[in-house]
Amino acid sequence: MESPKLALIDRPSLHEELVNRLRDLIVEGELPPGTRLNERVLCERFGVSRTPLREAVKVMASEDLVELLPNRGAVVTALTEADVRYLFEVMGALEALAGELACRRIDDAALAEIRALHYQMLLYHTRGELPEYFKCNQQIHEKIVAAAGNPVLVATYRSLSGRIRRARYMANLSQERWDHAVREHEQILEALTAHDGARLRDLLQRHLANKFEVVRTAIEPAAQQVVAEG
Amino acid sequence: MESPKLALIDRPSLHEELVNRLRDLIVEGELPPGTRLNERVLCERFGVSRTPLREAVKVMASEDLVELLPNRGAVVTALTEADVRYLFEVMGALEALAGELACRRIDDAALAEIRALHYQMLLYHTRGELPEYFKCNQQIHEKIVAAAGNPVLVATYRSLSGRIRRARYMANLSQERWDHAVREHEQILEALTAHDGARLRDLLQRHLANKFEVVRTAIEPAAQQVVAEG
DNA sequence: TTTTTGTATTATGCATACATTCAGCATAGA
DNA sequence: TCTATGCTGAATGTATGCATAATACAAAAA
Repeated sequence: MESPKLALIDRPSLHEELVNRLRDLIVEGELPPGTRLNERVLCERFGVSRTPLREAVKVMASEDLVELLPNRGAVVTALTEADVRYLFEVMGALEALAGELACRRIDDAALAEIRALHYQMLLYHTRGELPEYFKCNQQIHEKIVAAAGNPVLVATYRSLSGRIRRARYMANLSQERWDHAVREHEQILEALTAHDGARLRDLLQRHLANKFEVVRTAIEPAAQQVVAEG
Repeated sequence: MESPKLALIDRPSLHEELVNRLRDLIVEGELPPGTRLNERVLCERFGVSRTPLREAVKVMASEDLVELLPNRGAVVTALTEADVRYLFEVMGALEALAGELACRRIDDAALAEIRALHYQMLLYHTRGELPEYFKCNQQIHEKIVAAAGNPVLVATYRSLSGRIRRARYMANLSQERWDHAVREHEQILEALTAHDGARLRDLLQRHLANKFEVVRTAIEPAAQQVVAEG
C-alpha cells in the first residue's frame, strides 16, 4: 500500500536525523542521565539551527528519553531499577504475544533467517565476543517480533527496547548467566521451529525475566551514581 | 522523589497544549483522516506562531497520529481495519498483563473506585446513554491498567488507546452487543474482586476481542470513504 | 557568619524572516 | 488535441531575532 519498491529517495528530515543521533548519544552513554541538553552547544555540534533541534528534543521527550523542564530545557532521564522493571514487565507481555503470533504466522524464509542469526550468535558466544553477541541477540528478538506480523507491536516493542538499551550496554553478564541465556535461546528456536506458540510464549517470558535480573544487578551502581550527582 | 505535593504551578508549554488540542480535533473527527495540516491556518486558529505548532506536529507524528510528507507537511493518518486489528491485538496483551498485575496489587480503595464506576456505567446502560457509557467504560479500563502499578504500562496503554479512540467514536453498537459487553464487565469486576488474575486476564482479552468486532464493523464504511478520497 | 535580596548573564520560549521545494497552470510544440 | 516545459504562487524547512524566565554571584543586612 505504501512502498513502491525502490528508486524512491527517502532523505530523512533534519529533525528525524537529529532524533537518531541524539538517541545514539544517550544509548551509548555519551550523554549520561542527568545531562542537560544545551541547545547552543548541540546546535554547534551538529551544525544545525535551533528549530530542528528543538523539534527533535520534543519528540524525544514524548518517548521519555529526556524530560522537559519548563524554561530550563531538557535533561536526559535516568533509568531507575524500578523503571527497568516496569519496562521489562511490559516487554515481557509484548514478547509473549509476539511469540504466540510468530508461531502461527512465520514463514520458512523468516525462520531460516532467525536460525542463521542464532548460529551466528552461538559463534560469538563461543568466541566470548560480548558486544557482537548482544547485537545478534537483539536482532533475533526483533525478528521474532517482526514475524508476528503486527506493525503496532513492532513499533511499540522498538520504542521500549530503545529505552532499555542503554541499561543493556552496561550489563556485564557472568559466564554462567551467559551460558544459561544461550541455552534458553536454543529452546526458543526449537519452540519456534515446532510452531509451539504456548511454549514459546512461556520461554520468552522467562527469558526476559532472567534478562531483567542481569540488568538489575548491572544498573544498581549506576543508580547510586545518579543519586550522587543530584 | 519528584512531586512536592501541591502549589507547584504547572503551566503546560505551548507545544504541549497544542498536541492536546490537535489530538482532540483528530479524535473528535473534526480533522478526518487524510486532512492536510496547513501550518498557516492552524497558527491563525490557535493564535500561535509556527515554531510551537511544528513541534507539536512532530510529536504527533512520532505517535502515528499524523504522517509527515517531506516538504508537504503533515496529513492525518487513516485507521484501516488492519490498523485497528493490530492495535487491539497489542492492547489485548497489555490489558491481559494489567489484569493479572492488578489482581495482585490493587488495594481496597482502588477497587471501590472501580466498583463505583461500574455501577455508574450500569446506570448509563439502563438509560441508554451511549456516550456517557463509553466514557465510563474507558475510565474503568484505565483504572484497571493503573491498578497494575506500572507507569510504563499506563503510558503505553494510553498511547495506543488514544489512537483507537477516534474509531471508537464511530462505533454504534447494537443493543445485543451492548448488553453482552455489560455482562462481560460484571464478570470482570467479579474476577478483580476475587483477585483471580488468570481469570481476569482471560476475560479482558476476550472482552477486547469482542470490542474489536464492534469497531471493525463500524470502521468498514469509513475505510471505503478514505479510499474514495485518495 | 549566615541569609537574603538585587543584579547581571545566560538560555530557553516564541515569533519572524529567508531559502527551498512542490503543485498548478499556462503556453508552446508535436 | 495532447504532451511537455517553464513560470508563478504558496507552503514547508531552516535560520535568526527578541522577550522572558532562571541561575549565579555579589553585596548588604541580620
